[in-house]
Amino acid sequence: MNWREIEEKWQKRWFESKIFESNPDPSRPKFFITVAYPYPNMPQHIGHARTYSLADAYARYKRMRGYNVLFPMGFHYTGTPILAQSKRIQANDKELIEQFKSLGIDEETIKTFVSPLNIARYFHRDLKLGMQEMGYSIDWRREFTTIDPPYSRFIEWQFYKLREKGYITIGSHPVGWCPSCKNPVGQHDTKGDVEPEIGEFTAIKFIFNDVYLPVATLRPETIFGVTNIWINPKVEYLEVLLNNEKMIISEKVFEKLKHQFTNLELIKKIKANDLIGKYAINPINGNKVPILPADFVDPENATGIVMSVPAHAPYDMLAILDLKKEPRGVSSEIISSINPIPVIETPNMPTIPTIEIIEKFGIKNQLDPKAEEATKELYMREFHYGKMLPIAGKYSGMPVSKARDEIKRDLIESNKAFKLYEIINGPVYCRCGSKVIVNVLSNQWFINYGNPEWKRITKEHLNNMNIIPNELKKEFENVIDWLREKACARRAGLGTPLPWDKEWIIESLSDSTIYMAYYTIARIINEEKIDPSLLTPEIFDYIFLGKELPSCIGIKKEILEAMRKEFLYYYPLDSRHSGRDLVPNHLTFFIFNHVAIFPKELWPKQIVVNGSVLMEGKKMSKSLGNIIPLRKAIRDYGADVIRICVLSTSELLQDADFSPSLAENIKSRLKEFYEFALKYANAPPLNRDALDNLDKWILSRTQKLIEQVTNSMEALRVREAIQNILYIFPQEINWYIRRKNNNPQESVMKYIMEILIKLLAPFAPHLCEELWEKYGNKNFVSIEKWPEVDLSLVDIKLEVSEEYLRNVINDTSEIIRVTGIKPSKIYYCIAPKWKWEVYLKILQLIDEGADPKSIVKEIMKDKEMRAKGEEVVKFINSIISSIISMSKDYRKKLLSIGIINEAEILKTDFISHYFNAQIYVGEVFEEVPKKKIEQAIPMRPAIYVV
RNA sequence: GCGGGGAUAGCCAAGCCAGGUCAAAGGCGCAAGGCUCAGAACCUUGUGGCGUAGGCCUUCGUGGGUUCAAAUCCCACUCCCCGCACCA
Repeated sequence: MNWREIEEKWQKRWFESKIFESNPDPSRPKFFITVAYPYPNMPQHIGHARTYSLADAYARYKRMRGYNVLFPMGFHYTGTPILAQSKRIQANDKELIEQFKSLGIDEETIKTFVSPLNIARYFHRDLKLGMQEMGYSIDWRREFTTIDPPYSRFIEWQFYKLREKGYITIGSHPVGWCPSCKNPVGQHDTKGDVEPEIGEFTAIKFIFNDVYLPVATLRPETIFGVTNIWINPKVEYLEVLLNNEKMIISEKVFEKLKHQFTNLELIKKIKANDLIGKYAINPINGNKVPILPADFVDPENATGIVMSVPAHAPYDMLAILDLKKEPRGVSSEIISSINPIPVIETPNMPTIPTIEIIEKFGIKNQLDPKAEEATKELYMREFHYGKMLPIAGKYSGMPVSKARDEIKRDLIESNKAFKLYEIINGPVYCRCGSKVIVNVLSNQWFINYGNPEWKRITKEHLNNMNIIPNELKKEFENVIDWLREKACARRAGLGTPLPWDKEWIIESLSDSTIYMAYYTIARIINEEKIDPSLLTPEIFDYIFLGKELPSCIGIKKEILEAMRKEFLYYYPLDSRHSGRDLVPNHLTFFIFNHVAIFPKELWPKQIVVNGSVLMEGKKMSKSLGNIIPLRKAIRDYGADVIRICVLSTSELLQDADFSPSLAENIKSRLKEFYEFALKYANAPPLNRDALDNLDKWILSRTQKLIEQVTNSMEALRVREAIQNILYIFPQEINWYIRRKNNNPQESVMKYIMEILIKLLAPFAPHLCEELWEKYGNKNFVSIEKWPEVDLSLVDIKLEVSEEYLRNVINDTSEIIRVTGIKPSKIYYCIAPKWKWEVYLKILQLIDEGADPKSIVKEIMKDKEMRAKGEEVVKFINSIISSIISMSKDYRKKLLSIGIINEAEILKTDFISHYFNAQIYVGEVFEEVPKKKIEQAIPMRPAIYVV
């Protein structure tokens, strides 16, 4: 078979027949399903295929269930990474160029990437082709990008709505910033793709004559333990005016602090030596502490001045020890006067923990890199388990974690300290080479997800939504709880300018929250080529909110009415799909924004979240170089194979593991399925009047399969569905064929295979279309009716009988195996009728909830049983525990079936062929020991082999 | 820290919410047999331990508990993964 040919053939036919194009049809129920649209800055890889394949399989399933399914797709051009990439290409960045080359992009194309739009367009095309080659049942007429002018009009409308509701706020906000590019820096803008982490320092204003020494710290609670102040003797300091107060900071932080404080001016330079040996006053307790030199003080960090708490900070203790060895001009009086002041008590740690930890880590001096580790460990332990000592005054006894926040707040409120930001995982470098700093942006626009009323209705709606898998509902709830203001616009990148402040571009997580509504009108906008300038907020108010239309609009009324109709037909959204990484942001914003803007009856109904795809157990990443571009994988293995790989290897939330060997396995399994199915393509149709018990049995099992797979699909347990279709049920078919002496009834097989083809069609659509055609059907299996259980073909008694036969065979095999006998004769002594009666009676009693202890008594009420005496009691005792430990359902099933004619089932040539032995079935045989015969119980004959 | 997810046989991975047909689906790997000139594929069987009669013993991260019955429910603990924002 030629996979490529089959795939292309059906993709072409689907396209030509337009079966995946969906238009409003009030006579049919609709199902509207969307997946988070992709960001076109990289080729699509197997990871992307999981979410899309899942959504597509679901869309295909729903279509077969009779829904008018709309599955559209767009492309998210908004954002900065593409811009960053184009800058790197402009700068002739070898690494990125090599990366693109390794992904199979030719040099000429890469040259065009100096323009960000060319990058977006190139990968847009790649993504789209990949989706088409995967056979996704997308209605492409509704395609758009997020920088298309009509879409921008739509986003403007959204933002006007949010502002009207009071959900837009303005304020200041710290961001990682490149001082030479004059731009915010995200992970993709940095060398080595490091995300700059911003930490909030407290700068405590120690008093030094008529100026302040702002000591920057992450641990303001240790202020009570300050013994001295450290400055770096090798660097220049400045006296500055900060918010109209005189302060001393290091020269190197002056420029960057300007990004955080608008009111910062230079007064004069100061030499470190002019400070060393002098005293400053601790603002919290008035203690006089000396200013001393230390090399570990980083002049580029925070203010370039730190306080010394030798009892709790290893660096401080080390610096003091160093100073004792080498006083550097500081008088021995001062040095010897410094004694650590403990402020925190931590279980299992000495009063002055720094001494111990320095020994434990074997740290030599303040420049020893191990000091960093020691600091981290001590900070962690004290933060988690430490309590403040009485020296901390009103904070005495408080856990460190709490005291830190309170002290910080109090210091700031009493103007003894101020906040300042610093990159804490630094140094981080911008791709241009400059060191990333913190900039506090003023006039930053936010969407205020912290609004309590908004939170409340969002949460309320979440509870009405179907979240698959359900475990995530709680996570959504938490996310809604913690979300605060979200900066919603930035200075650079592709996207829609904020309509009332065009300097700002609406960022990508904010312009992607309600666009599912846009799909419903995108077809008309695309087909009618509507002039975007005519798409005013009033027009959208009409389409989406049903408000009255202004008189002069420039668009034909019928067109607008059609849009309104189409929106109302498809909305609300039935299912939203994405990877789990979008739970704490996009998916939650999606609920928030819908709730804010649309009327209640149009709020989304369901969210489906899936895990990611690993490559041979490892995360796919550029640095590992283990990314397989999707289109390459399709060429290597075929679309259906990839679809099944990503959908069948793990349940929804787990990460799926892809590997070439897995793909090969799936490929051969599908090939087998195809070849097996072909055998019955030309068989006659099922004749229900010509069925033997085995035919009826497999047909009954087939009904069970339909039920199971349908249930799995409804709950999106696609792995389970595929396992049943491709692995578990075929074992039943094998058994059937074997039982029929390799001579299955072909019409039965055809019936079964047609069902399997339909069940598999959402997952392997190309293969199934091909088979469906080979089976003589003229229509597409993609729009065939999903199989339904035919109750008239269900026969539980036959299923139990067959199971019984298998159990007997298994038991016999085990006996043969254990004893090592190669039997020529096998005796099956089935239970006599009275045992069956007792058995069913016990089943019934237990089912009715009778006390097991009362069973014997109850049975013995029967005269005939009493007559048998001891034998009955022995029998009851031998079976009672197994009956008690049956599941309720199984008990009920057995009860409903009643006595099974065991002899009839066992009298089959199949067993004698199976064991190549003579088979005897009856209640009693002379050749069988009496003790053995007595072992017979219903559904379990005594087996004797010789 | 806060929040979420997880730990199952050689490996991957179901089962857990609704306790009982659970020595635990399915796949991979491994072994034996069938088919074949041979191989691949396919089919059958086995794959915790013991066992000359369908059984018994031990197992689902660790330790307790509830129950006639626990992989499944409750409590405590250990370890692993992920998110915490301006980044798509």
